[in-house]
Amino acid sequence: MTEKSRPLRADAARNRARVLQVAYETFAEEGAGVPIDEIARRAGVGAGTVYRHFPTKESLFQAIVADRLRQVVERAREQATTDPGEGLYAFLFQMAEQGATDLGLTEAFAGIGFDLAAALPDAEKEFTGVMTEILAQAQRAGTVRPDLDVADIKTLIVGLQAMRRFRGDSELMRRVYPVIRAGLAAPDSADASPASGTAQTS
Amino acid sequence: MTEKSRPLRADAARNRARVLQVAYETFAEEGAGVPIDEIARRAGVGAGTVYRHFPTKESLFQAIVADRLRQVVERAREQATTDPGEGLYAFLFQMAEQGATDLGLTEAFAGIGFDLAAALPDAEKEFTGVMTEILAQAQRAGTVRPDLDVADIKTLIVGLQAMRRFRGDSELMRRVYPVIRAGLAAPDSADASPASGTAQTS
DNA sequence: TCCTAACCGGAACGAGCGCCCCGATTATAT
DNA sequence: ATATAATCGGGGCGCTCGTTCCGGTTAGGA
Repeated sequence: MTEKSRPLRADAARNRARVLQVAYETFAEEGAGVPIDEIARRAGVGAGTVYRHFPTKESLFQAIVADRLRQVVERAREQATTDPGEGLYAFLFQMAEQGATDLGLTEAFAGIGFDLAAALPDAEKEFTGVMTEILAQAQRAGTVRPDLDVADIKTLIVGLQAMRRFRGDSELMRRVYPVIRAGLAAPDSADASPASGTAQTS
Repeated sequence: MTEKSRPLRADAARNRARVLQVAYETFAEEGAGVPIDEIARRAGVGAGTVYRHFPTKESLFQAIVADRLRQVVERAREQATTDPGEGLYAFLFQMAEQGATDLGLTEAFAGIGFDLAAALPDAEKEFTGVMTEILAQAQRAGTVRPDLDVADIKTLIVGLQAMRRFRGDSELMRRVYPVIRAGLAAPDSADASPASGTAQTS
């Protein structure tokens, strides 16, 4: 897909990178609804230049979301290897915090004016794959109740991002996160401190 | 507030009622972003007629939200008297379900392009009051952990509505609701888990 | 029935925004 | 340095939407 059939002129390459960088920040701050002119202005170029590199506003937004998703997936992988039992929680709450600063990603995720699975099927599939892994991992470690699937986790992410955006103060979320955490923990087990030595075979 | 300083002409009164009714349904279906022309068309009147009764689109939306809030408050009161311990849960999940069919209320609640406290201070205050009551009642009954306040509950409502809207199938929420419920009930677990927990952000 | 003030509808205005066009500019090979 | 083709920028087109305006219509009292 991203093939360089012909080298880009130096100034063109510079402008393209600049537009991407600025769009990155602007979509995060303002959401997908921000005018292209605003992005062009911030990047110090004309609107025409933006449209030369990205045929539509939608395609620019997609490029940004795809990149963000790649970062998110990578982070999820790291989180999973660090601590299998905690990986899901760490990732979940980090996604929520990211929702506070990245409106574009939040919208893409919640499906507000953007169909993630339709627009970026590969990225979406990869994301789902990683989520499946770290969820299964946590369930194997016994830190998450077994009757939940990936769709439930995605739903929770959407909810958490909405909450985080609603409540500007990160400090206050410290009371909400434990609630979610407690709810996700195994229902019957009084749990407390999981020794993680109980390796159940599925 | 709703004073009749002068009797409205019969056709005018009929049109006003019709516009309100249609706006009610349309805002619920399409959200606050729906064009006034669409509401006028559905009501079978001209756009001018809508503007004669409501000076701005915003004022029409406010009128609708105020009415919905009144219903919500009333329902909360009923729920509280039926079963003190269950009242909060019943109300919470009912609000979530309502979010599936009433986009306008969801947006107003989440503060998307609408400042509830600023636009309808009285209604907002009354809502907060009721929420405070049924939360305290549930906490007294021992069904909800005591370290939560109204702001936390409001945050959860916003999150639940976002989740419910994300997940079109009501059936599937049957797995998410118990998670929230379990989290709210858990005595407490602000523990210091083995590792990580919540990552720090700026 | 007739008169008049209230009311109606939809054309029209202005602002915002996605996207395109084209004369001016500039990178780069020769 | 010069030619040439790629690139630039911003004005403009077309559309949507909130709001206003006004000539035609109608309710309802005399």
